This record gives sequence, C-alpha cells and structure tokens, in this order.
Amino acid sequence: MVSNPKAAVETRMRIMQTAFNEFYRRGFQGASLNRIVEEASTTKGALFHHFSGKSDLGHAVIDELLYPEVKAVWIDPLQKTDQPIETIAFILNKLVSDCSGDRLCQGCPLNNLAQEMSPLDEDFRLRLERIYSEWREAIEGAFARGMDAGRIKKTAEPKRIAVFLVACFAGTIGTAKNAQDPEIFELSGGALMEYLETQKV
Amino acid sequence: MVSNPKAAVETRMRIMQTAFNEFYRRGFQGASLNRIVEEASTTKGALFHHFSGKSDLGHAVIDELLYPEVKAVWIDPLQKTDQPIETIAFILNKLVSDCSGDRLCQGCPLNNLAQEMSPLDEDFRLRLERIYSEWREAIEGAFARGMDAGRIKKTAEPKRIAVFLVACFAGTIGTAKNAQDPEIFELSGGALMEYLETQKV
DNA sequence: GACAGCAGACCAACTGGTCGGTATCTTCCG
DNA sequence: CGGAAGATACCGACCAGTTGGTCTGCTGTC
Repeated sequence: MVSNPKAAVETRMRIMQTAFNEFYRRGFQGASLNRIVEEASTTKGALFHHFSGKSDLGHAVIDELLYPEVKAVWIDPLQKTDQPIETIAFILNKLVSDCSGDRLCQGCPLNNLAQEMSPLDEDFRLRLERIYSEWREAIEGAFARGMDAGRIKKTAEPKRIAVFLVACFAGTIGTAKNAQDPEIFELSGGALMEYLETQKV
Repeated sequence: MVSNPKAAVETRMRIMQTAFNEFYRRGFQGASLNRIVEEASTTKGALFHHFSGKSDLGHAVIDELLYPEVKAVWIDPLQKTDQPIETIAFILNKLVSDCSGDRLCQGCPLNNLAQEMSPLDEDFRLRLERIYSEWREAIEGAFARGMDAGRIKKTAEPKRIAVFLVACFAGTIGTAKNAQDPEIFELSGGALMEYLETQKV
C-alpha cells in the first residue's frame, strides 16, 4: 500500500488542490483535466494513476478537501457550544474579515458544487448532502443545548432553525456572488441576526 | 426583417424553449447545441440563423423566457400591493401547489443559471442581476407601502428585508434541491414566515 | 429573381480516457 | 552486503467521441 510515500501523496494532493480551484472557478463540467494537469505541473499519467477518472477526482476533492474545511469552520465550533447565536456571529465575522470581499463574491465552494452537480450525479449529491446534513445537525444540537441552558426560548424549534440558517447562508453567498456586491452580506446578514435575536429567551 | 413570419418565430421559440430545458437540466456549459437542435426537431442551420451562437441563445432565453416568468409570478403581484407578507405567502403557496414536489426539487431556473454563469460571463451576470434587482425592488416597494399603510412596523427596513428574502428563497430552493427533500421547504418556509411576522406592526 | 428560412455535411479544437514505456523505490534471496 | 525481481509512480503520445461553429446549397414565398 505504501511505497514511495512522500512525493506520491504530495503529487496527489497537488492535483486535488488544483482541481479544487478549477472546479471552484469553472464548475465541475467546465473544468478540464488537461488544464488541471498542466496547472499542477504534472501529466495525465499521474492523474489517472491516483484517480480512476474525473468523477473520482471530484469525489476525492469533496471528501478530502471540502468536508474537512466545513467541519473545521462550522461543525467543530458548533458542537462544543451552548451559545449558538454568539458562535454563529463569531464565525460569520471571522469569514468576512478573513476573506476579502472579492473572495466572498466568488461564492461558497460547497454550494457552487452542490447546485451544479447534485441533479447530474447521485454520487456527488450524496457526498455533498452528507456535509449539509452534518452542518444542520451541528446547528440543531447547538440550539438544543442553548435551550437547555436557558439561553434560547423554550418555543424555539432547533431543526427548523438549522434548516433555515443553512438555506440563508447558501442563499446570501449565492446572491452576493451574482450581484458582485458585498453590501448584500451586510444587509442579509443583518436581517439574519435580527431573526436569530428573536430566538433568545 | 420579416418575411415568412409565423413559422420562423415559432421555430425560434421552439429552439429557445428546448434550450431552456437543456440549460435547466444540465446547466449552460453542460447543454449541447447538438442535443438542442435534435430535441427541437430542427438543425444547426436554423439555430445559427436565429442566434449568433450559444451565448446569444442563452441571453435570449434569459430575456425572453426567464425574465417574463419572474415578472409575472413575483414582480407584477408585488407592485400592486401594500400587503407584502400576505402577497408573498400567497405566491409561495401557489408555487408549492402548482409545482409537484419533484419539480420543486429541481431548483429555481434563475438561481441555477446565476450560480453557474455569473462568474464566467459578465453578459450573463448583468442580465440575471437585472432580474434579481427588479425582484428586490418590487419587494422593497411593497414593504414601503405596507409601512405607509400601517401594516408593517415603523422600524422595518424594506431594503434589508428585500435582500434577505431573495437570499432565503434562493437558498431554500437550492438546499432543497440538493437534499431532494420537500420537507426543507416546510421547515425553511415556516421559519421565513415566522421572521416576516415579526415585521408586522 | 431575390431573399428569408432552413438543411446538414463538414471542420478544427478540445474532451475524458488509454496504454506502452521508463525511472525509482522496496523487497527478498543468496 | 549485492543485486535481481517486482511494484509503484509517473510520462506523454495517442484515441474515439463530442463540442461550438461554418458554409454551401436547397426551398418556398414575396
């Protein structure tokens, strides 16, 4: 299984990261394997040695790059808190300050891929849906703990809130991407926080 | 300009509608002109007689099919009302009852196209953004009139609400498409109406 | 006969994918 | 310890199929 380790896994990683950028910019269908191998300074041989095809490469990018990213940014922090609203506000602020306005206006990689590929390929859809559902569960759990801790009002419905929040994130980033206008973030994000405040005790 | 009129505009229309379906199902990049002309029972000659290329066809579909649809469903009703929340609830219910669950889970044609094409082609982005901004303005106007009529609370911010609403619609339909689960609509739609209720007097 | 409307053969460019070859490493036997 | 055998990692020419797009020519209507 393991033979010439370091260089090989590095090559594999380089291909995945280059592919991630291509998928992000041009979509999965628009991405070209020829461009990917050129951009990654490697060859078809290497790509098809590490991946069985374009789809397999896509799956690997989702499982090994996208999922860990979402997990680190959203899921892990939420799983440890009983102050969901403050945690979400913190993450959102961090995202806005970390990424430049331009970057934010390129859309969410997860959402971009999901919108394009979920109707076309069930394997893609299931992998992406797993990320979404873990994300929702993390939010739901945080709000449930918030209720137990007396921070969230008793009548709140964590599941409904979680589904709504994920939809709002996806929609806000998506519409901001189309408008190419960071003001969308401020307005939509403000309204979102306004909604969340109504869920406090 | 006009010579053999009826048949020609009919051919043109048939090509656009077939293209619309192809774009809707496979995305613009994934759509094939060969498939479109075959599906429309015509030929490359006809397509390139009526449109200067794939992009031009895309533009025509947006301007002549997508925009009128959004206008009829969303913009026109909103421009005549000072009861924005009731009007929106009505439209949403109509959409859900008109379309089958399956159809809804295929996503919003406007949002699908926007997510894919706005980063790739500025002409697409501008045309799509025009639809979004008219949509937002219609919502904003309706809430402003609602405030004047004393139905919406004085502290409401119509523009913020409009931006947020459009983002929520896009996000809800998008996440429901990925989840292939109509329950997303009920949960997210419920939360959305819950938010809107807080904007009443 | 002039021209819009359309047909469809044709084209270069590119797509995802294959395959024989090579170079570098691991393994194991003597 | 040497060195042959074998596996892994990678190269890049090559392939059939498809893409968006062109162009010549036919046909029916003014």
